[in-house]
Order: sequence, then structure tokens, then C-alpha cells
Amino acid sequence: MAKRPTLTDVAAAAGVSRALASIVMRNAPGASDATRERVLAAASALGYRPDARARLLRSTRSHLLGVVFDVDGAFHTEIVEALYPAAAARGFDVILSARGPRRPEDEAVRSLLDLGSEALLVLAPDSPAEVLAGHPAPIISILQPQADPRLSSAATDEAAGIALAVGHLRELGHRRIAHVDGGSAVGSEARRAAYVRLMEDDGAAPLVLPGGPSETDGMAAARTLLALRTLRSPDALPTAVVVFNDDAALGFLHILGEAGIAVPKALSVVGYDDSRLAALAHVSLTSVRQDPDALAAAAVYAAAAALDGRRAHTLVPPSLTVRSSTAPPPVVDR
Amino acid sequence: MAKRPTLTDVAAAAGVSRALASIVMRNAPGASDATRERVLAAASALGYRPDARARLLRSTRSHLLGVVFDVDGAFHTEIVEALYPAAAARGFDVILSARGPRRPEDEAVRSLLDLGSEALLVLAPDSPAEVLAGHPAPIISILQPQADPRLSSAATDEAAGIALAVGHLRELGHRRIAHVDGGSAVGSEARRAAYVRLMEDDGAAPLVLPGGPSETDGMAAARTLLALRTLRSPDALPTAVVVFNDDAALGFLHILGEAGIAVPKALSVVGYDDSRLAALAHVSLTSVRQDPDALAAAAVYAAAAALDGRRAHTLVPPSLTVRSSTAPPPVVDR
DNA sequence: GGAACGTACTAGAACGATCTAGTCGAGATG
DNA sequence: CATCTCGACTAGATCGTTCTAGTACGTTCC
Repeated sequence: MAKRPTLTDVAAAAGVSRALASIVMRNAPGASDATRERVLAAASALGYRPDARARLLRSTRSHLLGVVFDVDGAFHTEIVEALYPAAAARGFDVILSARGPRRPEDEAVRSLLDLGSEALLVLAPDSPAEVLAGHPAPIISILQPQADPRLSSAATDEAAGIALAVGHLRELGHRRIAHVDGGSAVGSEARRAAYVRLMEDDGAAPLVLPGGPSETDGMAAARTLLALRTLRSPDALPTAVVVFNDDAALGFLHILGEAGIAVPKALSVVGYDDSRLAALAHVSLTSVRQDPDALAAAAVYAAAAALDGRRAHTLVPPSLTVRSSTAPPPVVDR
Repeated sequence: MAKRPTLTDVAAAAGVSRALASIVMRNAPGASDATRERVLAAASALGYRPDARARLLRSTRSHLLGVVFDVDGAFHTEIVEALYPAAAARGFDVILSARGPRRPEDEAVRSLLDLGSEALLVLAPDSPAEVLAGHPAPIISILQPQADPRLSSAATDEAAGIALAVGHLRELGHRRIAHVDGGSAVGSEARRAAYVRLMEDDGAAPLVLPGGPSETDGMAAARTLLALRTLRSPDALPTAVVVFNDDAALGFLHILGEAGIAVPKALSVVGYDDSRLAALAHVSLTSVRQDPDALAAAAVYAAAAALDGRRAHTLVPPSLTVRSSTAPPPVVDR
């Protein structure tokens, strides 16, 4: 429990001034190679580590990115991990603050600002753009594109994701493709609109089943589809469904299983997020994959740009992970 | 982008000295009610928030708890969220640092120490006790009990958890209960030992199938069990299985399903962690529940105790969430 | 050979708060 | 009435670093 060595200790040990030791530790120009070596040797001999508090307090730039993420968002944590290397590549450090049912976004944001964050990366912010733009540091919205010109964003290209899903199904031969939407969840509107547009461009009738982001929402949507079966003729029923996300897709699959509808033989299902759930052998769901590394890199880029006074709005292209919940449509009475 | 107001600004606006304004902001004794009110009014009028960097640098106590957690550990994030209120209740603030495949524990720990954490809470530490004890702040190991007297810990009572699972199965009428262990994962040894002991106390033969913490480990264990069926007579085969965790249990269930073994009719399965997976309608796994709130409270208590020079080792009792993967054993040839 | 320049280095202020050691005045005590 | 105590308040040092404004000295240039 000995007290931490300070820069003064290092300077004394190396026989130089504090200021020069500081120059060496920051790897700043203004020291000869010989002293540089001597100071570094003294530092490591003493086990010196710069005190982040003093450093943050004094320096003009903190090089700190504050990140707000959801504790229960599985995909959020993937992005968080990708952010560490992405930030380091541009000379930033990362501090985290969790948001959750018992910790409001506002509190998370403020604690990061109090520590001197230069910019804030907020995953799927739930505060309105108005509030976000009011903070004294630039905000980068991750996963949710922002129309507000005062904000930056890095998000997945939802339209491209839906296009991948629909394209894959069409290639398999599907024509009657339905969509279970995400209700009022983040991204739902963009995905639904992209779906409707793709259908109309193809001259097909869109069929949107109201859903939501959770397993139970998916279950409800499946029950709606089952009810439709008693009303429509078989060749007016969808042979494939694109569901808002993996959680909802799982609920959807569950009800289908109970009703004895074989997936993918009778009906193909595509999810969205390519979460851990989708990859389970038990589930094996074809799903649209958002790229956490690309999102992280785009977000850090946007932060750097924002600090230069420029706004960036990046859309990251998703990919499709094909598993065993999709297959050609059944050949029926034709 | 106006500069943040400082304590000096507040003091000037309220017509008092900086020191007195500080006393008021800290809610420390030494100010009259009248000035207290005046200073607080000035502070909120200016939108003043204390600068965490300066505060951390100067004050003798930082009241900061550093938390290291796994980005991919679903249960970890539940504890993280519970830690915020638990810490606040004892006057602590929380800062997070993620550990992951691309961010080693050591780096996470150091960044927290550099910011002045008074104690570190590490979820399921993977460094040896030796290394952990070498840090200049007390370490509280969460989820992994520690024998080392220099460390504190807050963990689930694994023996009690296994006893709950086995007890539940015995009440249902099971006598031949197997265990799929967790290989070298955290907690595996304790759970396996508890299982073996419970079996022996009952005069039953323990059957431990080698497993691990992942879905594929569970799948492998299930195949081992299936192979056993061809070697043993039916009344020497287990009628119930307690699996190391939910992930492995899911893989186990998957292979069982493929082999046409009905759960819970032919075989009962109990998981461990009561994770999101277990709660899925599609899975509905009976599982041992660890209590995140109790763990968080115990960890913060241990941190406070450690700062007083006392070590605490708390075991939190788990509970059992009964779902539909367990039922009475099949009545067979007896 | 003196001005101009560049490199290596240093003294001391500054960041924004808290802490220490006081001052001041009013009321209590003997 | 002098002394003591106590609450309200303040000046100035301090935390560990970075920043500003220099000094010292060797080299180059006309």
C-alpha cells in the first residue's frame, strides 16, 4: 500500500526537471534521446504510471470518449468491445457508463461529461435530438441515424439490410414475403419502409404484421399470421417472413413450432441482428448481421470529425448470415 | 459550447468564498442554512456541476469503485446494473472498464486505478490471486470465491445452488441424477464437488459427464450420454441431469431433441444462471437463479469493509426458477 | 564576431476542486 | 469584565500533471 510514485519522483530519480519528465512521458518533442531513455528507465524502475486525474484536469485535450450503452442490449456490448481498439487507433481513451432500467440515460451522460469526455458516443439514444444537442460536447448517435444537423451518427444501413434479406428470399424463389415490424423500437420504421418499398418495386403486395422487439411480440405476430390462414386462400399466404429482430423471430418460430408449421420447409424466416441467439444450434436462424467493428470505427471517426467541427453520418453496410431457417418455398397446387 | 462554470463562478455569484461554496456543494458541515440556500440557488442558476477530475484529484477519498466486467457475459451486465444503486446507497460512485478478447483484464484494472478507484470489483477474475493482491487497491472478487486472505469476495453459494437443483429433482421422484460439469470454467469445481457429495450422502452413485461452459460443450456431453444408453441397462441410466450452466444446457437439449428424447417426459434437465436464454418460451428451462442485487450489495459491502481493513467473504444464497424442463421421472419396468 | 536560430532544458503558473489553519463575532461561563 | 467556546466564514496551500515563457548553449550565417 505504498503511495504511488509521482512525476516528481521520476524526475528526481532521472535527475531532470518535472517538466522534462512530462515531455518524455507524453512522448512529446523537446527531449534528447539520451534523457528520454534515462527518464523512461527511472519511470519503469519506480513503477510509475501517470495519474489520469491530474492529466485530465490539466491538459487542454482529454482524448477521452464517453460511451453510453445498454446493459441488457447484447449487441451493444459487442460494439463496446470493438470501440476500445477503434478509439486507441485514433489516440482516444474510452470510458463507459451504463444505462438501464434503474439508470437513466441523462445520468450516464452527465457522469461522462463530468470526467471531461471530449465527445459522447451513445448507443441507440432514447433522449430526443433536442436534448442531446444541448450537451456541451458533441454527441455521436450509434445504431440510430439522426436527422438533426447538430448530431453525428454511425448506423447500419437498414434499407440495405432488409434488401439483403428480401433478396436472399427471392433468390430462393419466394415471392410472397411478409414482414413482422418492430413497433416503436429503434430502427423499426426504416426497416418497415424499406420492406414496403421493395415489395412495391416488385409489384407485390406488402404484408406488414404488427410486432415489436421482444420474444412475446414475435409470438403475437405469429398468432396473427395463423389467424390469417383461416381467412385467405393458400396462394395468398406468405411463404417467407422477415422479422424485425432475432428476439422476435425466436418467439415467432416458437408459435410456428407449436402449430406444427415446419421451418424452413413450409415457411422461411429471417431475423435481424445475428445475435448469439440466432447462432444457437437449436435455433440456427438466418439473420442480417450488423458489423460491430465497422460501426465502432465509423463512430470514432465521427467523433474525431465532430471535434474538428464537421458532422459525419455514416451508414455501415450489413451482411447476411445464412443458416437453416430459410429454404426454397414449398411447391404447391400451381 | 460556453465553458463550464466553475466553483469560483458560483462563489462569486453567491457572494461567498470558494471554500464555503465547496462546503455547500459537498453538503459538509460548516455553513448556515441561509447561505446554503443562496449558494445552491446560484449553482443551479449557472448550471454548475462539480468537475469530477478536480474533485478526484484533490479529495483524500475518491468514493469511486472500479468495476471490471466481461462484455460477453450476459449475467455480468445484470450485476453491473445492480451495482449502481448498491454503490450509491453507500456513497460510492461507479466506473466501468470492460474486459474481452481484445482487452485484457490487466489493462482494464490499470485504467481504473489510474482514475483513482478506491477499490476494484472484478467479476469472475481470471488473473491469479497473487497478481490481484499485488495491486495498490483492495480487490473484491465477484462470482468467484477467493481463498487468498488478502482478497475479498462476494459469490453465489454454489453448493446451495446444486442442492436446490438436486432437491427439486428428488422431490419430483428422481433418484438417478447425472451432472454435466463445466470443465475448467469458474465455479465448475465447486458445483461438481457439491453434486458428488449430495449423491454420496444419499448412497447414490454420482455420474459426472465432462462438459464445459458453452453450447457445444453441452452438445458433446449429450452425445456421451446417448452413447451410454447402448452400454447400460435402462434402469442404470439417469432420469435427470443437472447441467453446469444454461448455455451448455441448451446444447444438451438440442442433441436430446434430435435424438427424439422427450424433455421433460423422458429426461428432466436443470440449468444454472437463469439467463435470458432459459426464460425464452422456446426453451423454458428450469434453472438455478443467482441474485444480482444481493451479489451487488455484498460486493459493495465487501469494498467498504476492505477500505476499513477488514476482509469479507459473502456467499449469497441462490434460488430455483422452475419452468417446464423438469417433471417426475417416467414410470418404467419396475 | 555579433545576430539569428534551433535544441535541450527549467521555473513557476495554472487546471478546479478540497484541505488546513486560521479570523471574526456572538453568546456562554466564571 | 475578561476568557472561553463555537459556528460561520475565508486565505492560501495543495493534489499531480501540463502549459507558458522563458534561459543556456552550440551552430550557422553574413
